[in-house]
Amino acid sequence: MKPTVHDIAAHAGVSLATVDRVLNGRAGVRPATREKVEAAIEALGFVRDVAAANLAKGRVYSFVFILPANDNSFMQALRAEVQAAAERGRRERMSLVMRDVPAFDIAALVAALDDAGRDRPDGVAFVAIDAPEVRAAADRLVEQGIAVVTLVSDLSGSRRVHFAGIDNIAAGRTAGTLLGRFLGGRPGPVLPLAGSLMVRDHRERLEGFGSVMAERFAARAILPVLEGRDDPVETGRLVQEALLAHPDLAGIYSAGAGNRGLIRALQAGGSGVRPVVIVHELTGATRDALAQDLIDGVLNQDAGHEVRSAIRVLKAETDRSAVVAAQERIRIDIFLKDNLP
Amino acid sequence: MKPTVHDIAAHAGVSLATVDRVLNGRAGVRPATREKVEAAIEALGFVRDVAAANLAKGRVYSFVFILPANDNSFMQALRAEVQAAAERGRRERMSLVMRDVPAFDIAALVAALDDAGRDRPDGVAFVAIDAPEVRAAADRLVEQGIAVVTLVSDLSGSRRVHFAGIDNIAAGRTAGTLLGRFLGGRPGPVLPLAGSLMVRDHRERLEGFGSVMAERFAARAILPVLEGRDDPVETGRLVQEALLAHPDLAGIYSAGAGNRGLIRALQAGGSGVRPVVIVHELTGATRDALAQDLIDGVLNQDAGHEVRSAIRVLKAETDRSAVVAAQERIRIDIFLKDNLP
DNA sequence: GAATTTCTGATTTACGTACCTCAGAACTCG
DNA sequence: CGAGTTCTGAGGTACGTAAATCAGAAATTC
Repeated sequence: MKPTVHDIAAHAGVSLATVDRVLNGRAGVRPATREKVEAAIEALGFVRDVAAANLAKGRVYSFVFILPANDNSFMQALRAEVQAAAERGRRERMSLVMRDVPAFDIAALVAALDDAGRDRPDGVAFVAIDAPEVRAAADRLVEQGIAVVTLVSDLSGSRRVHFAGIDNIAAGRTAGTLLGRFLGGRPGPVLPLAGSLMVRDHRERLEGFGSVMAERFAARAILPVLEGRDDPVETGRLVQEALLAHPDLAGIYSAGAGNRGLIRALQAGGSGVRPVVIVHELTGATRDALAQDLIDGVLNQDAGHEVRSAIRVLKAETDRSAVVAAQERIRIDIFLKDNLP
Repeated sequence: MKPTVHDIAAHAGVSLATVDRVLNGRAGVRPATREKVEAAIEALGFVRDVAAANLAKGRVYSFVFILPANDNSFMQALRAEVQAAAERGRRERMSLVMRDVPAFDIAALVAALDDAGRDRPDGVAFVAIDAPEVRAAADRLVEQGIAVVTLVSDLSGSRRVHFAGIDNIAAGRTAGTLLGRFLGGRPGPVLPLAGSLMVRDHRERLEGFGSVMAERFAARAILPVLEGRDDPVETGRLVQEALLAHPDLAGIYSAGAGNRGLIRALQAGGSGVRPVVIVHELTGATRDALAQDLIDGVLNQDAGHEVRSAIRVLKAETDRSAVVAAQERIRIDIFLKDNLP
């Protein structure tokens, strides 16, 4: 059977207490004795039973998730996933607390981070706003020995251990390639849409999109970016105007939210051949639009995967154990009509 | 703090033994008493600590993985992932045994399944061959109360609890859409390649591919399927011949393995515009080819995800607990040059 | 109403590790 | 060589749950 600490003690000819000292790096063991114990561990292939260890330690993992109080589909999904993970976590000695902060509010986020640190949790995950004050607040947590993970949106130059989110530049590039290639020789300009250029995700996506268009589809005209504030109504209005102003509009890349408005405008779009459309985030609306051939592709980040990944990383960090790197790389999911889940 | 069985006993005014009987569905509790205990569980929000429970039970999860002794990149990756999972599993009271069987050998697979059952493990995962004998062997395991999961390749009509693999028809359809749209108006026929049409995965992919081409790109000529036996040399030869025979060849869809040969043939392909190429499985070779613009897209199934998913499902099944359905859906990863990991 | 059966409570041990105390052995230093 | 320090062994308790035993209470049967 699987060897236990008792077996190690017997094999090394020392007592349980000494084995324990070696295993947990405590002082009071002569080098020669330490080596004997380590040899026994090696020989028997002992591995510590983490469940028993955590039980003995009385350890309860405590993590805080700080999420913006946005009401778009993606943030709703994210909150639901945190909720579900909290539920499951209870049976595994994990306490997950979710805190809402006003969206795009730097001061509120900083306050929430400092506040979270006061309870001395094992880890904190949060959707970052890329600002120096936030970076400083995150680093204060790290200073206290609290593991910090950014979620969905990263915080450059900070001491967070991990970013559970997609590479938005790569996502923009992917969207550019898909759109450019789907267009083929079809003439006409392309319209980029964003929620706001103040948001780092959207900016990065458009940056990637722009560079691919310049590199590989240089002949294609790119219209100025329109900002729909992630609002369906506003986005719909902007798209409707663009369709009127550019009857030959060949493609649309929507890097932000508010896609319900875009889809409505496309439906109302009328008689001609509709533009090729690539959007972000698989929601009820974008899923239906894809199934009905109203749009051509959806790039998606899996909220569930991001939340579970953040938790795994925080847990590994508190245990000082390793993660499976490949598992924690958040993929850019590409959905066409044919591979909808 | 988190309530324990002791708290339940105190709150319900019964003994620990009675709480235990209720919790574990044992007999010997009057309905009225049972309700009192259940009310206390509800009131205190008690959830069982699985780690402590498994420790007390002395439970060790024992799973057997049966994999074909194929030496292509994908199977090698799969074996490596099982190996890595076995290593990690040791610290979590899990024993993972990996068994090799000759590839495409129904009798050997049946023997391996029966053999695995003899040790009475908690679960078995295997790469299925879709044959009645295999189905019967799998059902025999289920009959013994062993959880059965198919990996990569499914077993229709069997009593396996889960299939950890991708939907190959959807993958083929996705490949078809990508290829058809990337081709745009470019004239010329398309060549489908497979390892063997006897293999269910490849057959399904080509089926999906064919139906999309017929539905959405009906004008495009499809050449007869070539079978390269998943062998780089043979595949290379076939592609080279096809390139000579069809100088206007516009596209290639490779549903099987042996893509190193395909890539070599493309490199040697010479002067003209190369065909649009979509292949399966992200390996060193296909990754490089994508980065160097020798091919246009790679559809991939993540071996690591499949193995971890199979383990999670087997574990949940032995615990009779629930899985996170979304987490166990294996995605069809689409890689372009722009979103390579 | 006695005998039997079924239920219930109290108590104990076990799982594998962590961590504590205490006593005694083995060293080190002056 | 004695005093001090550093190591080591022995033994225990604890974590939260499972599961066993045994005795007593309640219900059922004759």
